[in-house]
Amino acid sequence: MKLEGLAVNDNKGIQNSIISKIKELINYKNLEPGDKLPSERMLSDKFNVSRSNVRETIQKLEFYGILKSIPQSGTFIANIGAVAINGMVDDILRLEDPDFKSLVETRILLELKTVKLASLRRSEDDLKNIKEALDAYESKALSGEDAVQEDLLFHLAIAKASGNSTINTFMLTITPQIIIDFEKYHVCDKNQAVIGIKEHTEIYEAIKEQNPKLAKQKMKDHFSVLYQYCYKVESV
Amino acid sequence: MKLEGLAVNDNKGIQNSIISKIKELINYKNLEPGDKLPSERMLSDKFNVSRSNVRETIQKLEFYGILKSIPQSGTFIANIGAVAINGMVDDILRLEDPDFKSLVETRILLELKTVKLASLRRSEDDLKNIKEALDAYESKALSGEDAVQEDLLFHLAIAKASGNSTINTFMLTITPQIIIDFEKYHVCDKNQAVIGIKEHTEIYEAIKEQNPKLAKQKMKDHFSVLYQYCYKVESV
DNA sequence: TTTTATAAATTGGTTAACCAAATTATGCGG
DNA sequence: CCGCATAATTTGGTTAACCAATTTATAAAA
Repeated sequence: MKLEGLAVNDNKGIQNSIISKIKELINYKNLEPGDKLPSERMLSDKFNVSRSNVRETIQKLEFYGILKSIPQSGTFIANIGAVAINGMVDDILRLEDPDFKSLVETRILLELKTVKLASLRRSEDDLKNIKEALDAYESKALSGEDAVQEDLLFHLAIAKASGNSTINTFMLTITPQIIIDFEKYHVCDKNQAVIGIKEHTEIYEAIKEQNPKLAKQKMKDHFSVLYQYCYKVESV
Repeated sequence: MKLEGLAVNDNKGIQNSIISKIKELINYKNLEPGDKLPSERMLSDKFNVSRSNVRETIQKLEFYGILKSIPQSGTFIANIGAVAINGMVDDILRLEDPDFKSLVETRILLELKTVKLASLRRSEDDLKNIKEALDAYESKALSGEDAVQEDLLFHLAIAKASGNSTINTFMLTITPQIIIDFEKYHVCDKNQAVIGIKEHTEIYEAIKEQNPKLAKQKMKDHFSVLYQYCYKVESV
């Protein structure tokens, strides 16, 4: 069997349920930041769910910085205040899956920044990596093949050169979904490859010459088509 | 025991090691997008690690959209091309923990966008939520107490009103670490509370009147101190 | 009473056995 | 050789028992 579409694990409901119960527990027991949560066994028993589910949920809350597990010691509430805990947990519970428009909007925002930062901070190694990604994209695009991957890798190389690890992580996070959506909505089907090469090259040159203003403008031009497409697709 | 500092799980090394081996396996066996990975048992056996570790690693790669687990069927490589897989996996392996400067830089970037979007898209409910957060912050700050949590919740309320779920998620992701760093570096210790109330109120008013340009400017003013502080702390 | 050494209990992490669903292999009938 | 029902196998997920480190309780010694 080959995987065609994308399936989503439906354990989100269980996790959210457990998150709610943990929140109730914290409020009911008046647990303060830094306090220890009941053990995983007690929680799974009290909530009537498997300990695996409890562990997964705790790991999720760890990702958002709400909890912190210490081996052989316990799970602790982060030192960020009860008010913030409640507010953030509510936000986490209400989080919805990102739509295409929100993804593209965010990508454009991030990349107009990374290209500026890369122009200012890029090392020689960074420049070499970007050039390699550019060449790979060019040869693939000229051959007439689909070059979405090489396209995105060029942009990721710029993100890496920005020297901002947070933005770099975020770019990595949204890239796969963007690739999938691109192919789903056939964003890059046209013969925009040749245009793309020119635009990519201009961006690269601006970064090379450490001209952040020009680099941002070239990136903006590069995104102009995508921008329109994004708001067109929205209604789909 | 109360948790004071922050400890980091050192299972990152094991995970990265497994990620590398999975990457090698994909390349060695010439697995294509959509193909099925060997079962968790075979991987844990071949890599000589526990199946739990394999599962955790697979979940991490699932988060980045590289893999996809289907119950009772197998783990599949996402449909995003072998080139992109290799490039992204390399990036994931090289990812470093976010530093304070990178966090603040990203936060400012995101919030200058959310405040603009919130001005354009906020519903009446959104406005009410922001107002509530503002009032909570005001009363806490006026009492002379530490109001970092209420401060951040105000900003999160704006992020929610932006209508961009991706940025909203990102804001939630970086907020806890920002709170911790703020208290660590004593960013908000001064009597900036009164100034903060004024600035927050101005931002709120601009959003209420749906004036994105003004809102962005007010947010920029609000961040001017933080901006300087960020680049000062960098050298610490 | 305080201190310290020792044992019991608790903890998150790990391992292995088990489960139900999905896949694959098998073999019968045509 | 093909079609199809059935059995055997494989799969990710779940459960429970186990482990080593930590914490707490206990009591002996000062």
